[in-house]
Amino acid sequence: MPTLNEVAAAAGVTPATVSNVLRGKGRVGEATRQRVLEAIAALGYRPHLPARALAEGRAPTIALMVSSIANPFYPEFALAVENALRRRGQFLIICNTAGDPQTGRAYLDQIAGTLSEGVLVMNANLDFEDLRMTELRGAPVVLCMWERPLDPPGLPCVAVDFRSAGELAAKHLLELGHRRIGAIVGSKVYGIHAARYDGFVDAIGAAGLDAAAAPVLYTPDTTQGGYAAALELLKAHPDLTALFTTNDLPALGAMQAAADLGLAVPGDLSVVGITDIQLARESRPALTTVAVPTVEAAELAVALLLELIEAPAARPQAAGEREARVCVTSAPHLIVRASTGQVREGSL
Amino acid sequence: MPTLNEVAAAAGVTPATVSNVLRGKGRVGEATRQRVLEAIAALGYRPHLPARALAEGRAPTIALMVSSIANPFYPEFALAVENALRRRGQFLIICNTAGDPQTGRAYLDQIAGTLSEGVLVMNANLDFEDLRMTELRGAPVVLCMWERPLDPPGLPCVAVDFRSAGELAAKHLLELGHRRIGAIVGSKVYGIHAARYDGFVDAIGAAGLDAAAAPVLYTPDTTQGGYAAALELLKAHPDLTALFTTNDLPALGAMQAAADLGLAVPGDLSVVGITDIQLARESRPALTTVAVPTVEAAELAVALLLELIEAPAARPQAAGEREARVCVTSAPHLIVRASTGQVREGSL
DNA sequence: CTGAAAGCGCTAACAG
DNA sequence: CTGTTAGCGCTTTCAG
Repeated sequence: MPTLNEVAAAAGVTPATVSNVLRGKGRVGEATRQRVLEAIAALGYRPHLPARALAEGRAPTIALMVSSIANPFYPEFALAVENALRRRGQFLIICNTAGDPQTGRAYLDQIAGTLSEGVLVMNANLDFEDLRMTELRGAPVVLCMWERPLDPPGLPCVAVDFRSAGELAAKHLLELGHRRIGAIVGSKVYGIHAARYDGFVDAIGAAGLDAAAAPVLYTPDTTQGGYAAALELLKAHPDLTALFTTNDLPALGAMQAAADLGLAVPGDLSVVGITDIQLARESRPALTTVAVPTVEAAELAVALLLELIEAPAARPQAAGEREARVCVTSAPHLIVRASTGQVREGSL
Repeated sequence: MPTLNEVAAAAGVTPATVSNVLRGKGRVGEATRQRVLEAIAALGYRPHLPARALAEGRAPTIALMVSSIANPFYPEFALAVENALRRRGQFLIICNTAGDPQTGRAYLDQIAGTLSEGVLVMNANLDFEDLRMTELRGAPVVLCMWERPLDPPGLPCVAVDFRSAGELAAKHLLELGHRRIGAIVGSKVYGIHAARYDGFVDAIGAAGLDAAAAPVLYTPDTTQGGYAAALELLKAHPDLTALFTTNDLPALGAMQAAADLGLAVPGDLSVVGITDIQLARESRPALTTVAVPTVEAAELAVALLLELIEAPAARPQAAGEREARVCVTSAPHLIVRASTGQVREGSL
């Protein structure tokens, strides 16, 4: 691989000049410029990114921390992130933490601030202290989908109003006449989906129903989790006419459970999810869900991160400044498909 | 961020010594060793990867080229790749080509041989010439799932015997008594799934059926593609009792089409796929499919790539050496789930 | 067993 | 407008 020096030699100029034409900085005469360009083309020169990174003191990659890229939601997000990054000349490194904070820390220690200029965090179950630490070490961190815009995490983040997503889903069921609604929350009791469930509780409370009486189950955020939870819920409460779910994967699982119990969806049971992943469109019946602006969130996250990278001055100096930036995406919106319907006659 | 020099100063040694203890090379006295280790811990030193890359002349990342990481098969593969890489101290960069050779080339030009030491290619629709070019520039390339072990591509690859996968799927249907079987091939006529279809043709030919008479449709390798193809096939040939599909996504789509046509799976129609992606387990009915050793393929691909990286001598010198390495994974195997069943009575 | 010195490929001041 | 001079942080001979 030819180096910049060789190009310079070939063009009869100094490395500095080549560097200048290469990136449009400094003033270079049109004649030399052409000569250099020709030499570059002739030798097939390509800049050596690590060398550039070293000289510039900034790395050409961003790390995306996820628990597992195989989780069906992440790739859609990662795709959007990568596209946004590429437009800005950065590359994307995928870091699977397997939900293990130790693994996450190991990653951060290795690449944050060296190979990667910044870190995007997507539900990777990382230790917040580790993230603050990496910030202090000079690598900005952005949380990609913070659940509660009103309750900032003390770390820069892109927030989605998931509470309103929960509300929208619940209201939709209420409007269809459902009164006995079960809830499946795709995380631990105090987990990340709490805001979605809060929205649900608000909405059914506002409708005059006893939110506390609505059966709820916490379960892992997976198809299987939703399946098991739905089975349990429907056996314990055969009179339920609808299931509210804090995520699409569990919703899909719930639909399978319904099928296995011989319940027709939406004839006997309505099911609603949140997120609108691809699978939601493709399932049969197609899933009614509250769409979350994934691409927008990805773009905001990238923009925010790069902004923080450019403005090192604005980074937290010490433990003092807890006024981290919060970007909020546009609002989630309901997408009615085939998994929800009017409550069946006499089901109250 | 503290540098190696600072650590050296703190420990009262030279950078070279720190470098040596850092990576267990060279001989370092136990006393100094401890002193250095302490300094490292005290300062929170972490090696600067790009600097190391520059000095060593080798980059710490591998690029994975895919058409879109959002394709449900790729993340499963990418996860396995990333795990294998991490064990060997490399990081994974995701490159989405959107199926566009131009984009692919742009990626290769930018990172192959500079930021990334090697390239893994997964159906990214890249120009083989571009790949040979990157090889010549010093960045080994490995094709991740070559379809025809007997027909090597002239580039190092991990091959999977997809022909036998097609055979297994077909034989399974035949054993269940199916005789009127439609085929849905998830790619263009001369596309990557040809081997799978060849296996199918062989098997039904061997069973004494007229393979040429079996209805076949080519379609994009997506759920929608399979859905549309199945609809068309079933309308044109209402007497079909089974559908062979070259991939799971189209198979899933075919099941949806069956549902929409009021056909019970497997009662009225059996459907079989190839790959065994996660969704295959989770669909209702669960998809019978031929499992492909994804994780094994990922590990072999990584091992092969790193081997090629370590052995620069063995790289193709010019256009001469077309004896590129081919690794074959263990054989695909049938996984019977719920989407296939005995042919229905009197259906011949 | 440890130190000194050179250089990886590139950028960034500053001089001319 | 272009050349000179220093590094960026690390590894790696080669001496001592």
